[in-house]
Amino acid sequence: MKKKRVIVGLSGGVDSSVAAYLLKQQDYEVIGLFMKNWHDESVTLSNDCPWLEDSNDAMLVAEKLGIPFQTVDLSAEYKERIVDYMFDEYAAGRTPNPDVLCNREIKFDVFLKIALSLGADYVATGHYCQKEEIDTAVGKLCRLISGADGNKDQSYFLCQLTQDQLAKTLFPIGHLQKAEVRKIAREMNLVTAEKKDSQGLCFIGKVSLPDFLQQQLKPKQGKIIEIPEDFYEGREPGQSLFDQSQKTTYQTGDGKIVGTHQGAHFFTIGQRKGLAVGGTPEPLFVIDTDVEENIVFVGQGKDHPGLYRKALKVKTDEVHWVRDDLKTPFGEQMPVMARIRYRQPLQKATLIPQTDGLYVRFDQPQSAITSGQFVAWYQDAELLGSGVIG
RNA sequence: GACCUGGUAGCUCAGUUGGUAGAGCAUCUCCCUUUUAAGGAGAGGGUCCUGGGUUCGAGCCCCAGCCAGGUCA
Repeated sequence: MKKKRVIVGLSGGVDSSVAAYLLKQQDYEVIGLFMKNWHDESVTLSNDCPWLEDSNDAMLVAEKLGIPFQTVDLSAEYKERIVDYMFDEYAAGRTPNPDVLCNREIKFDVFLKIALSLGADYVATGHYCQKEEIDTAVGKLCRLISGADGNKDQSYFLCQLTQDQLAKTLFPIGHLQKAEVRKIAREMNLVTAEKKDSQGLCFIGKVSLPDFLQQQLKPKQGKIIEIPEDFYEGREPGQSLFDQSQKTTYQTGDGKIVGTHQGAHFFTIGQRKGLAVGGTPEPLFVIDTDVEENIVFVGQGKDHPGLYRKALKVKTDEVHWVRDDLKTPFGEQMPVMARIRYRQPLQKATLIPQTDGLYVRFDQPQSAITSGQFVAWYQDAELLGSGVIG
């Protein structure tokens, strides 16, 4: 019987290296493919040229494993689908999540298609995430399961994948702990064994966001206004879902000017650092930004009421179900566990579909619910769906 | 015009009976983290408004001035 062909996205890190190794062990025909998606070092914080070293490491790993190795340059697609999206979102006063998009648009779309065109049966990555195939009433389906290592689980970043994408995907290390992955890498003498985990934007690396954004977004001085806690007295949100999911809107006169900033679009809700305003007993946190008026609204202390909301809404056309068969029917509610950012502990919540969108109501009010970020909902370890926070 | 209170790190302030200064916030660095944030740990930073005086020694006492806010007329 002919071996199944798998193309592994080798990033030059330990995780994908071990993923490739494990596939080889499992008797797949393995091909390593390195994606080069970014080569503008002017905006990265690290002094060296990361992708060159990474591609070299990826090649060495491929050599060691005795698998074919190739490099593809997807930087045009990356720029168009990820970088431009970032600028657009920030310009609109929202906070994008490029890495969720990178998976949906690059690794599991452009890259996947290239792999298929090379005759692959599957693509594989070094994500800490698991896939399970099950038979359902509507046929065979894939379940997207959290990585077994609770500390490294990356299912959140894959929350926008579709069944078609999952069907063609393998996650060889998802059942392992990080320590086990490193151990395997050491035992196999892979050059990436002791390499530090990558951080920062996928493919771009560690950047100073304001510096990065200033390539496109011009600095523009504006006011920082502190909203006092007593602003909310007599303004408690109503009990309706709509009210609970609405952002509070602020006006210039609702607080006092405490400083100036260099552009409201450089700030995000919940942000503390970078305001450069001192003199308060408690730290100031961004509670809202107004890019039209170029105002940053802040509140004092991590418990400031302006930071908290009980519910959020995802527009109907931005709701994504990985498990379409479990989609909450209109008129019903579904208890789930949800998170609104990577690594956030899962929170009890209820999905409530309405005509204008899918509402997610949390048992406990959540801090810094941020437009543009993704909410992902789970049942136990399975990620069922996700959507862009409106 | 008289009187009162205050002028101490970037900001807000604390500094005990006089022995050359501290806290929070901010900033920076590191850690954590394939998003943005958050979080954790460290670090740097002060002509104590100015000029005199008393004292072995003054941010703290005295005098004068400057500045800010306030009170009285």
